[in-house]
Amino acid sequence: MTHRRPTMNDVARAAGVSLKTVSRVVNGELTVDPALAARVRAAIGSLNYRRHLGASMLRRKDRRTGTIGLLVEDVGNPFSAALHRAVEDEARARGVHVLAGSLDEDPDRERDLVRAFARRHADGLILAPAGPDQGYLAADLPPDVPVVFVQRPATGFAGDCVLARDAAGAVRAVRHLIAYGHRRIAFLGGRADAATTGERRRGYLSAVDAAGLRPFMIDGLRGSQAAEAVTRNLFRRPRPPTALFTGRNLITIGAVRALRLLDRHRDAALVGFDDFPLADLLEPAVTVIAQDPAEMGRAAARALLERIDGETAEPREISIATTLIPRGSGELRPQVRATGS
Amino acid sequence: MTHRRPTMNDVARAAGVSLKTVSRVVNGELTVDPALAARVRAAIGSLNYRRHLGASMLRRKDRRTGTIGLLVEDVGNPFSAALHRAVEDEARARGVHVLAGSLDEDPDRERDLVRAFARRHADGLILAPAGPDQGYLAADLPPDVPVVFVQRPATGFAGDCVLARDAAGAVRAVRHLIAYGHRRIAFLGGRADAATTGERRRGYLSAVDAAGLRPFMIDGLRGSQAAEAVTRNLFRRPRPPTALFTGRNLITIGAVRALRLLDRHRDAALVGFDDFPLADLLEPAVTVIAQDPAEMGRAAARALLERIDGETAEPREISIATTLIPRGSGELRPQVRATGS
DNA sequence: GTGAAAGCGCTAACAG
DNA sequence: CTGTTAGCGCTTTCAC
Repeated sequence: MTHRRPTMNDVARAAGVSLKTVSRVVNGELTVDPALAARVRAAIGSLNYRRHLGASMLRRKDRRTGTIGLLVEDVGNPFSAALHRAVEDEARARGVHVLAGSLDEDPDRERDLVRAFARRHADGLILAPAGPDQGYLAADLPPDVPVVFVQRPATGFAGDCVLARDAAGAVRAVRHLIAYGHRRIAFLGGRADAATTGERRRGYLSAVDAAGLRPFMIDGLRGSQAAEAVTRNLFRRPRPPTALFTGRNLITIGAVRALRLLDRHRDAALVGFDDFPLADLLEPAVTVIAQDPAEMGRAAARALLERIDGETAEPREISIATTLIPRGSGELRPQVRATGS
Repeated sequence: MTHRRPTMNDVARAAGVSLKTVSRVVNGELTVDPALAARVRAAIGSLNYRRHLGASMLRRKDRRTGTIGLLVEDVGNPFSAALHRAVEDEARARGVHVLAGSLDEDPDRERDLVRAFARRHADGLILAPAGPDQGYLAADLPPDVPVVFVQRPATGFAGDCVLARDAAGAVRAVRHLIAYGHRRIAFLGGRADAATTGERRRGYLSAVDAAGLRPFMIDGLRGSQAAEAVTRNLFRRPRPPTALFTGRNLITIGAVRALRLLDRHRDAALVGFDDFPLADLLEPAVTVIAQDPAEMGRAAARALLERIDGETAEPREISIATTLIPRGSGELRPQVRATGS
């Protein structure tokens, strides 16, 4: 005998009341005689009854599943993980649970996961876009499922959007290096098609330009190893930069490794975009433009939950400030006088 | 007009076939005339029909939701995040999705989340126990929902269990330090009630004992800051240890901070349990006993998915090896001759 | 091959 | 306050 899960009917029979009365008790309606309610509760307890959410949702007008989907680059990386955690906390305060998935910068995977979460009736989605276009959302998602974008803006679909002030942060970084006397500042950026790289690059360019310096950019870097290799080559050139501005934390770490290996970590300056754990314990400690992933997660979750609750205002763009954290590597002065041209 | 989601009935009407034929097509049954099937598929496309999973699951014999729950200490910490990622990959290969939640070492939260995931019909759970007893699972979880435990063993409930060889790793660490000449080796451990701390402490004790040394333990440390404070006090004592064995990565990091501050990082030896990002870039680089969270996640996911597929063998205990990674901090020799008593 | 009817576990609408 | 009836969207059973 397959121990069948008890149903409301079983409870009703056990308590000697009608099905509907059980339903009322389970749903916390107050229009039930306390004595009956008590009997029902006793029956629920002894049968170990649990309401079947799926069946309940099927009939209910208000079809919420109490679940939101979170699609980030990689649930395993520190930035995404911190964001995830903030989303979870914000959601939990409202009794909402989080389905999370990693995109790995793969547009196909983005679309697959969106579909999968839609099928599972997520009430809404928080998405860090991997692909260049989110137009597919209109077709793949029921019209009443809101999406909030984080980290990168979306194309082709309207939704609230939570972004770091990337360009402003990059400007800040470059100005900081200039203030410390640097004139040959190289930018090492991530994938060219990532919107964040674009913004950071734009910030770099405008700051370098404004100071009358010559830009020097390498982008399309995919990981820590690529960044390490590129940095090593960079310092083999006749007139290497005196300072590096790195566009992502993995790139920063690659650059740190390379500078170590070249024994240039005590003279080549470095400012990295994104903070990372233990940046303060390296020697020199790494100066960064810190984003605030937790704040981004909170803002995104709040925006999404409001939308789910029926907020219908125009999509907003929420921008989260970045902070320059001077720790040492960004305050090294150039060893060799830069000649500027 | 509320754009009602199209149902199978709508599709059937549009295609001029019966509801059941649509169901057959949607479920990939082969006993449908190709011409009809094509018409049905066309209708599905033009109406943008998606099957309602909840309704489908309700009637189906095989009530799978294709979702598993993952309950870890904190989705935001590197260990849990790496484990999460491995679970996700393993699950995704089977079309299964992952609901994740953080427990924060809180037993109540553990139970709440288990209930919540059970209500959402997770097909199974991977749980890193926070509380001392998992007996509640028998009542809170339907009998056919398997649980696989990771990181810590469970009490009061039978399930596969994926553990690191904690005690063996601790023995290894202590022997390593002894081999480098240390005789005053302190152990800094985490919460006393955590099973992992117990195992690591046990390993420490047995290795210290075997070498005829005097154990010196501080445990119950909750975080990086506590570890930092304790370490600082430790080195203010008349005869401080010459080596530290730290029982968790947060504790290791706290100890590193303290040693830095005291300027003892170049002479006091340190081996930490758990690897952590950038451990190799610190000065000195930190020697660790590395667990393999990804392998643990994979093993747990595989075990769970097998159980979900009906595997009914006795619960297994899967133990995952740890590795000593010598990087420098664990190979420092004692500065002051230890007198041993 | 195909379809009509029944019903999964629950809630909505309406009577009593 | 309580119960009855219908039906959510789908799969099952069993006729055709």
